[in-house]
Amino acid sequence: MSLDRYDPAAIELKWYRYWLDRNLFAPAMGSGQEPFCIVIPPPNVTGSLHMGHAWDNTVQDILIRWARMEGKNALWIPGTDHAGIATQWMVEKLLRERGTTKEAIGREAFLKRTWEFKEESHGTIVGQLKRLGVSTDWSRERFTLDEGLSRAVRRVFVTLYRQGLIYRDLRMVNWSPGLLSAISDLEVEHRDVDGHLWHFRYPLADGSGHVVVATTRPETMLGDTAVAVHPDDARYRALVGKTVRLPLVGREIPIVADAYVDPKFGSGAVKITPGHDPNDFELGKRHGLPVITVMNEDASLNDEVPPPYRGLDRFEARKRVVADLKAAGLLEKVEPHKHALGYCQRSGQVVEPRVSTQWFVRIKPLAEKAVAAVEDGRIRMVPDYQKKVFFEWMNNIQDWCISRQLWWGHRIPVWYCDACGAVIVSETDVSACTQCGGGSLRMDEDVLDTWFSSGLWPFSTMGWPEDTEDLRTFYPTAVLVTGYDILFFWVARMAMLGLWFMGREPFHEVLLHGLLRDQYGEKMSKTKGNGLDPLEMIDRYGADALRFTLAAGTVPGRDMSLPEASIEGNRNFINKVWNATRFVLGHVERLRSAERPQPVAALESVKPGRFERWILARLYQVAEEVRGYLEQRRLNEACRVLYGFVWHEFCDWYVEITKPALMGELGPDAQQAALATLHHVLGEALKLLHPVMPFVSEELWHALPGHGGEARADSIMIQPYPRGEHLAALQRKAGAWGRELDSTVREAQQIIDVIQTVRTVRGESGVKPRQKIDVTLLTGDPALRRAVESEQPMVVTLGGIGRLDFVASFSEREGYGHGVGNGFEAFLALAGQIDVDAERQRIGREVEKTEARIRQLSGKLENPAFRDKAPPAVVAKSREELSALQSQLAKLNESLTQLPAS
RNA sequence: GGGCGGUUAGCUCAGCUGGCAGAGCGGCGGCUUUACAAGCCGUAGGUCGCAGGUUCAAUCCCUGCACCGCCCACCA
Repeated sequence: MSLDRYDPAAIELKWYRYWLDRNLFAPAMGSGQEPFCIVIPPPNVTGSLHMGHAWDNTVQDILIRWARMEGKNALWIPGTDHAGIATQWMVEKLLRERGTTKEAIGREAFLKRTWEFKEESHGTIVGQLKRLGVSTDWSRERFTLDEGLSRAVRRVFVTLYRQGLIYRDLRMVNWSPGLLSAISDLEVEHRDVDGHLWHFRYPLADGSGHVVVATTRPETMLGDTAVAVHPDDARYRALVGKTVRLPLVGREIPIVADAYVDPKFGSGAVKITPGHDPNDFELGKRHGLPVITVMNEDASLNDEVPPPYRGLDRFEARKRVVADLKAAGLLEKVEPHKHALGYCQRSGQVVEPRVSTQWFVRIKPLAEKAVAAVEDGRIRMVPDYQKKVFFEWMNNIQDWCISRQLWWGHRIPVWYCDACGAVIVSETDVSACTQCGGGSLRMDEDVLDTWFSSGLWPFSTMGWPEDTEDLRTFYPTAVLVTGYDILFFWVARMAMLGLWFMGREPFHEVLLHGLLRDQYGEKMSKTKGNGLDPLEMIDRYGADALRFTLAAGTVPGRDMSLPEASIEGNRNFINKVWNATRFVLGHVERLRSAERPQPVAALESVKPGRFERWILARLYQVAEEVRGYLEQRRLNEACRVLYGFVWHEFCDWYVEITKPALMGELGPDAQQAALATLHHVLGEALKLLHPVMPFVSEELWHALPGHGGEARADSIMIQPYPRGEHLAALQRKAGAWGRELDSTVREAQQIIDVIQTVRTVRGESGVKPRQKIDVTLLTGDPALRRAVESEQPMVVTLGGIGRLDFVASFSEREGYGHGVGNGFEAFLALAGQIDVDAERQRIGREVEKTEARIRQLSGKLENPAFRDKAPPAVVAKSREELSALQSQLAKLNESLTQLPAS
């Protein structure tokens, strides 16, 4: 099998089908393996996925694929969310574009249309997830409006109702005039706006003067039912108990005293509108004031106001009221005033506080359990500091308004009997009144907040309230991965409802990531139009490149900037891996088809050389590092380590080093060892990379034949993830060569240092790359000398060296380029080619650096406190480094003095 | 008004329990080296926001300040 140029589009679909055909995403039920389950944060069926979803799902897929390779019983449950408000909003918009409304077509037709919309979005979303490569078990896919999940919703509602934790009440709620529905506190966005503070005169009813009130909302004065002052406010004490004549309306309303009023703010007298302000509503209750609602549901003024204002929008009415009061000489002054205003998250309209009958969850008892679970570590938060944010909210939690005046969602399972007034709360549909037997029942028109059903997701998806094998096996789930922006909306609700109904936390860990930003650090959003489309990026660079980029930017809790150039760069990395495989494959094929065919030997049956042992040692060090980082969820570090190892150690060094051996220049043993090692390390690296880049790793895994030259039968998905102990096992099989791994690694790095030193001097001296140069290596370290000597062919090739000599002393330095490394000096025979000035400058820079470091170190070492108090190892290390630097400095200075005068 | 996070190379960002400041991109110089120009070799560039403190030692821990961002919040 040979490989063409890397073309992601040509391989990705193929392997996704392969995984599906072999049912590799399904868990191994009954296997007894440790369960590891993730439930997907169900995307809204409002269209298509954005890059944030790609990020979230990439992280989950990495964790699931890794767990699977670690031998766990891995299950990732996919699904989607009906997203009540968001979806209804989209469909209503579509209807408007076609010149109709939901009211015109009716509830039934509207729901039918919305289901169609849902199907379409769902198809798009599933297609996108598959392109991304997610290994979800599609046979377990769920939707929040499924029959099973709807049963779970009803069970929860009825249970909480019977426990006295759900109640219906007439209260002041956040009303969205855009949605014509109540919304929860969380769905209100507060924004600071530049408004005004209007001061109006309210004439006293007895004609003895007036009271000045200050307000930011003049239009609500039409619903005023009192004026309030602070009981201790001397300015107004005499007025308490009197009445004012409400301008424009004519109503006579009392002046009351209440400690709520801040005497220092505004005029110290407040107009009270119990129908349109939560504080006024509370104050009104204390003083038995009437509540007058002066607005319709769409925030236009209703018939409770004088005729001229009826039907006006609230902002129109505001202008009108101000103008009219001014005309009447009752406007005392207007001040600019900055204050926070609540906006409906979905419709963007300013939220109107409104008195209405709604359903609420008394959430505190549930919250206490969730707080306890996080406090005692049953739920771990990554990053840890998010706990503080969580507690802050949970400890100040308010009752949750769960009814929505929408059509798309779970209908509230409550029926009202017109005959006897009974309120029937039932899990199953009710056709006759349970009280009076009458048949004229009305089901509650409202639906539940969409988060009510998604709050059940970790167990409703597993079949609750049935007692299922999935629940027994996979609840609690291992980890929940999502953005910190829905910590309260969703994570907190799941924690509360899961603990309440299942008696156990829904997940052991919450892994929170941040928001996506563009190359300028700006938040990616549709409205800004600066978002990258995941599908477009996949088309352009491949899913693997996108996934690697997202993973490499994943620091728990942190936002990520995602410039397109970074995806391109990582595509290049994949291309590198691709070409490394091509290289190895080329030699495998060449040797197999040679006169005496040689398949790739098993690693334990070859005699690995120094660099074989070095790269193997590094491979397994890296494997351990990567596993450690994955455990800590530091995906960025895992990716960085893999990238550096594969590119800069394996490709840049090891592959180059093997070339003479592969060509047979070093004998058959070396050839076998090099090929076996390349084969092995590449295969293991592909496994390490697989969770991050599943498609290309699978492709290359299959391209790389087994030891007998046979094609790979099994998916890389189910190979064991490399571990350090695999090296130990290898060493046992191979005999003793593993014992000197540490010194081998050190020597290998020294040899690399020699080559780099030679290259640096060559480069700085302007020696042409093709020109061989004679090098004399001066070293007093016999081990180093032996190592370099035994690797001479490779050193000579990679250093572009003609003759390589070793000496213990070297005095005739004129005409040589000079480089210093740790434990050696290299002299390049550059006679006539040395740019003396450049050389002097280069060495001068080295001298300065070395001297600076020496000053730093010797300062430290001269300090008795350091010698006494620092750990001995640190002191010894400093000593060692200092003496190495001192001898290096001496060498540099010597070569400086020997440079000919320019 | 409360709370949380950030400030590190030209840009975007890493940097685990304190012990030599890193990557990618970009810059500069040089390469048609038989896996790869989506490449190779070399290289420049940083008082780690400011001021104190703890420590033998601070980018890292503590305090204060300055900006930037986010979350929560019923002062009209």
